[in-house]
Amino acid sequence: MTTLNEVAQHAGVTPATVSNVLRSRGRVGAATRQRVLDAVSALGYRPHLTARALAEGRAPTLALMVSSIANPFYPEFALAAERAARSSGHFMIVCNTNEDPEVGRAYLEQIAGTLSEGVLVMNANLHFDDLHKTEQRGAPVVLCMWERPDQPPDLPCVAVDFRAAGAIAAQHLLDLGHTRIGAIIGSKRGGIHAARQEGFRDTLRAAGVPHPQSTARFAHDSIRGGYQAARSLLEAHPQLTAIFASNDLPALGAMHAAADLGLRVPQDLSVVGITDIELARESRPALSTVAVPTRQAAEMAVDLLRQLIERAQRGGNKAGFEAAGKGAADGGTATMRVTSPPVLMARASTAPPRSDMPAETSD
Amino acid sequence: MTTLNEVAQHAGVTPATVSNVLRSRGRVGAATRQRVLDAVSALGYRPHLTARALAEGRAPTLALMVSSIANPFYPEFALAAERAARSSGHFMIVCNTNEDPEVGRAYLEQIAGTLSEGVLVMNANLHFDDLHKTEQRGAPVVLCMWERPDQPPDLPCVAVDFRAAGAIAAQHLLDLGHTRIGAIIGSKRGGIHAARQEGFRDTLRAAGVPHPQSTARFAHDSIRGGYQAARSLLEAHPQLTAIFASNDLPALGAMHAAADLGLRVPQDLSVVGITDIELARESRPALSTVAVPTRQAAEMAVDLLRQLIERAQRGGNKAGFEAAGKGAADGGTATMRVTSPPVLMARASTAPPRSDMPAETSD
DNA sequence: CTGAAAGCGCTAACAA
DNA sequence: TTGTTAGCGCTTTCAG
Repeated sequence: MTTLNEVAQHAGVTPATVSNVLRSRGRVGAATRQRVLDAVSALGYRPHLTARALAEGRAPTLALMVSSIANPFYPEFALAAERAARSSGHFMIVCNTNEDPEVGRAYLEQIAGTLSEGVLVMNANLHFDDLHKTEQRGAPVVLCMWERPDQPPDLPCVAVDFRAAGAIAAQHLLDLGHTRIGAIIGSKRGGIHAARQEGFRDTLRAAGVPHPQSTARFAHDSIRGGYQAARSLLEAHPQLTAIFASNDLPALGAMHAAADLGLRVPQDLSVVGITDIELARESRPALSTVAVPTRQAAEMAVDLLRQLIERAQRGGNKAGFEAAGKGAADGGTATMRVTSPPVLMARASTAPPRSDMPAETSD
Repeated sequence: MTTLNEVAQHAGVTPATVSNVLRSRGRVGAATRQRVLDAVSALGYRPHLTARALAEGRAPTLALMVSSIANPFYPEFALAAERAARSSGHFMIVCNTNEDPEVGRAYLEQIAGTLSEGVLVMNANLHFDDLHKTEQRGAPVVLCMWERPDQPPDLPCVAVDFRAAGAIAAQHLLDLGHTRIGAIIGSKRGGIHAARQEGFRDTLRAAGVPHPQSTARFAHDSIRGGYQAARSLLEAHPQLTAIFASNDLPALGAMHAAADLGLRVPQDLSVVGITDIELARESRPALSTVAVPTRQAAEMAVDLLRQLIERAQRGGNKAGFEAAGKGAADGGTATMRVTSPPVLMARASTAPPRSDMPAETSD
C-alpha cells in the first residue's frame, strides 16, 4: 500500500504538501502540484479513507437501519438513499435488525459516531430511547418515513402524509361508485399504518358511506398476510365490491385471494394499495395505488442528516447538549421535512362496481 | 465522546491496560480489570471503530458490489451476506454500480483496502481488470455467483451449477410430457445465462426433442423483459405448450403474457423459471422453478472472503505478489467453492400439456 | 501484571 | 508557497 508519505518522498516534498494538493487546499505552486500529481499516479496512490476519517474527526459512512433489506420496499429506498449519500461523500452501511430492538441497539452502539456519522432509520422496530442516546452521543438520527406530518416525533424526520394517501385511496374508490369497501391494514391496530387507516376511514365517513369495524382486518404487511386477510374478509362479507389495503404487498395478496375465490379484479372486486412499489406496476392486473415519493423522501432524509451532521460538527462538540432540555423543542418540528403529497396511480385493479351486485347492507 | 484515555484516567491505569482488558488480551489482574470495567460503564465508553481499524491495520467493512440493490434477487442475497459478515466482525457497504463499469471502478478505487477489507461481487458489470487490480492492491475479491463450476474464472468465486439448474428445469417439462418448449433467456446471447441455456438445450437434445433457434428469445432480465419476449414467442409459435425462462423474473413476465393472450397457466401453457426468489412463491399461480442455494452461496462467499483476507494479512503484506505471475494458478480453481446443487420446486405453473393441442411441428 | 512509547495514515494549525 | 509539529483514538511491542 502506497502512503502519503511515500508519495511525498517520491515528489521531494512533505506529506502536508501532498495533502494540500489532493484536497485542493489552495496554497501550492503549479510546479510542485504537478510533481506531486505525477508521483501520485506513478505510485498508484489512493488515500486511506479510514486514516483520513480519523484525522478529520469524521466518519466515512451513513448507517441505514431496516428490519430486513429483503422487504420489497426498502431496496427502492436504499438505492436512492445510497445515491444521495454518495454525493455527500458517504458510503452506506445496511443494518438489518430483523425487527429485534436488541440487534438494532447493538448496531447503534457499535457504529453510530464511530464508523457512521449519522443514522437513517426505516421501520426497524428500534426503541426511541436508543435513538435519543445515539443522538446525544453526537450521531444525528433521521426517521425516514414518518407517517404523520401533523404529529411530529421528537426526533428529526422526513414525513410523508400517509393520512392523505389513505384518503386519496378511499376517494378513488368512492368516485368509482363503491359503497361497500373492506379494509386491510398491514400493521397492528393503532400501529404504523394507523394514519393510513384514519385517512381512509374519515373519507368514507365524510361521504356518508358506512364502514363497520367488521370489514377491517389487521394483517402482516406482506403478500401472504394480505391474502389471508382478504380471504377472511371476502368470505365473511361477500357483498364487498372493493378492498382498500394500507400497503401494496397486502393489496397484491388481496388480488390473489380474489382470484382464488373466483372473483375477477376489477370487474367483481376493486383493489387499491398505497406506496406504488415497483411490483405494483408489474402485477396482473396492474395495481391501482397511491404513490408515495420514495426517492424524494430518501434524498430529503440524507440531506437533512447531512445538515444535522454539519451542525453537530460545528456546534455541539463539547457543549450545548444540556441547554436544550431533552432537545424536544428544537429537535422536533424544526427538523421535520415534509415530502410532496402522495398521488393516485389509477391502474387496472380498480373499476366501478358491477351494477348487478346485491344492494343489501349488512352488519 | 469518551476515549480510551479518559477511561484509563478514570480507572487510574494507562490506555494500554484498558485496551488489554477490552480485548481480553490476558495479562491483567482481576482487581484492575474490574476497575477498568467500572470506568467503562460509568463513562459509557464505546471503542472507536475507525481508530481501532487504523491501528490494527485492518478495515471494518466488506463491500458488496451489485448493479442495483433494487433487483429483487440481490436483497435476499445481501441479507444473508450481511448476517455472515457480521459474524466475522464486518459491516456491509452496498455499492450500486448501476451496471456502469466506471462507477464500479470508482467504488473499488476508493474503498477496497482502505474502508473495506474485501469485496463481494454480484453481477455488477465490472471489468475483470479492475478486480485483479483490486486484488493486487491487497483487497481480496470473491465472485458470488459464478455460473459455471466447470469453467473456473481466474478469480476466487462461489460457483453454483446453473447448467444443472437449466437441465433440471428442462427435464421437469419433459417429464410432464412437453415437446414444444420455448425459451426465454434473461441475458444477451452467450451472456451471463449461457450456462442455464446450455443445460436446457442439451437436455432437450438428449431427449430427442427439437428446439429450433426460433423458439428462443433473449430478453432483459426483468418481468417486463420476460413479458415482451413471451408475447413475441407465443404469437410467433402458438403451438408451444411450455416456456422455460432462465430466471424467475422473466418467468413471471411470461405468465402475465400468457394471461393477456388468453392462455391459462398451467392448463394451456406451463412456465418454469430458475432461482426461486421469494416472489416465485407469491405469484398466482405459484411459479414452478429450480431453487438455487442463495443463502448458502452468500455464506460461502463471505467465508471464502474471510479466509482470503486472513491469508493476505499474514502472507502478502510486503512481498509475495509478483511471485505468482499474475496469480492465475493459485487464484483459480484453488479458491472456488461449489454450493449444493439446485433443486426443483414444482409448483402450480407447470402441468402436462393439453391432449387436444395440435401436434404439428413447425419451423 | 502494568506502564511508557511508538506508530497506523492522514490532516490541520502554525511557522518559516 | 512550503515545511514543521501535533495530534485523531487505538493497539502493540517492549520495559519495568
